[in-house]
Amino acid sequence: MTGKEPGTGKAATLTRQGSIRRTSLLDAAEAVLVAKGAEVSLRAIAAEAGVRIGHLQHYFPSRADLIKAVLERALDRSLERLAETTGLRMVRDDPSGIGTPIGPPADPDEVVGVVLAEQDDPQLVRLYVEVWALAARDDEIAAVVREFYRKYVAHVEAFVQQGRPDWPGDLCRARAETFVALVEGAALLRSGIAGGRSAAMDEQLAAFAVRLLRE
Amino acid sequence: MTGKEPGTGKAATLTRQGSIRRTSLLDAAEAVLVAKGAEVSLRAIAAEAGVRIGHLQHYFPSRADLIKAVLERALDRSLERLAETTGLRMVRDDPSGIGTPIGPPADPDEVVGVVLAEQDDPQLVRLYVEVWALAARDDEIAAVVREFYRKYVAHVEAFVQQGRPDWPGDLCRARAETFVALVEGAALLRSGIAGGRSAAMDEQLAAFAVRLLRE
DNA sequence: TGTACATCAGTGAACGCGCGTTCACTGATGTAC
DNA sequence: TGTACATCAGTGAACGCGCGTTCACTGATGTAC
Repeated sequence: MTGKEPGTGKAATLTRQGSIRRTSLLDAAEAVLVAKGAEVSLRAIAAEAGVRIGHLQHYFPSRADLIKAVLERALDRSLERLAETTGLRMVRDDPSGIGTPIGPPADPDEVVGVVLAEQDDPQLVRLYVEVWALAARDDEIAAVVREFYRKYVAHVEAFVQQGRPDWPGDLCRARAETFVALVEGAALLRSGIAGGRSAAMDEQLAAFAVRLLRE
Repeated sequence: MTGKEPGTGKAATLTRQGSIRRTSLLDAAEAVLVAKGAEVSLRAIAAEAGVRIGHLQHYFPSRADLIKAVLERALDRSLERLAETTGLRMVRDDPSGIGTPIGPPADPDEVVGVVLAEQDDPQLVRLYVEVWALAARDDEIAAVVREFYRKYVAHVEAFVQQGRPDWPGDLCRARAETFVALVEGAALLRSGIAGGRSAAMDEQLAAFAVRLLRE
């Protein structure tokens, strides 16, 4: 045994420096993955990070461990941004992902605006598209992705319920699911991968997204 | 030169048998691509088709030619199914993709129902997810995919305009774009890749999709 | 109808290459006493 | 405070493997005369 726990997919205990290094390796991996797609090689990631390829294995025993860690971190980040926008606190490690109010309720228009504005980053959309394709191919990544969308939907559902306390829970959930579908499809259509952007489309998109949340 | 036109990415002239064989190779390639994802090897495709790997090159000089041919055929098929549903004829090779009426106007409810029913085929959704990821990575495939969505949106736009002759063209187009975004996002969310299916979600989804087309 | 020939259909072996992984190793850091 | 030692950080070479592509080849089919 050389500092690795077999079968866990986890690297050894990390020192403070090691923890920083691990983060910088994830940064490099994410940058290359976004730039070149999920077929990216460990050699390309190592080059981007400025380390030898063998060194990557010190932190991520296998290629799959590295890719999975990159995606988990990126998806967690997305959930945190969502929580900032809705004003519902996303309790870390809360398995429900629902969130509890921490301030005045956010305006649906504002939430929709922020969500669509995030899609202006082509690299983020690119990452999502890679995530979907990887999930379709790899069961372990599929589990991570389904968990992400479960929390995403649960969070939006709580936001809808907050604004419409009279609505039954089933309706709130169905609206949340439809909202997420619209937003993810919009990411694809507006990204240039499957279409272009137009002011008229953005207007309709925003109008219907808001309707989903409160009408 | 051994029967190939250099630089065109096209195989040689085909006999009747050759044409049938080419189609069966595309069938095999599509099946394997859907089952294993876009990282599939030529060897796997050749095995599925029951031919030697070198033989694939007779019809498709390079791997990229084969993948592109598979996707073009699959996307064309989707457009044809859409045209059958809307009742607007998709004139083959019509660059606009808009279509002209060939019968009584279809009911938006029915169109939405058929489009969502198509998503019950997990393999078709799988193919779309692969298409998006490939488009994000490969410029040539990206051009094919953008062309597909351009025609798709133009066709839906014509359908909306047919039902709402009073609406300005810009609105019809924006509604069509938003409709396609909702439908593609729904494919993802309902497929199991990013979420599950529920009757309540399908109800909201269908209701809002119909609203996009006529309200 | 028969024959000669060009082209198509399909084989099979070999190629060079980049890949993820393994492993023995050295130097740096932290910690126990 | 100093020393010994365990563990972490990072190197560098080598591995076997599967990949897409190339190429010379044989047999089958179509066509011109």
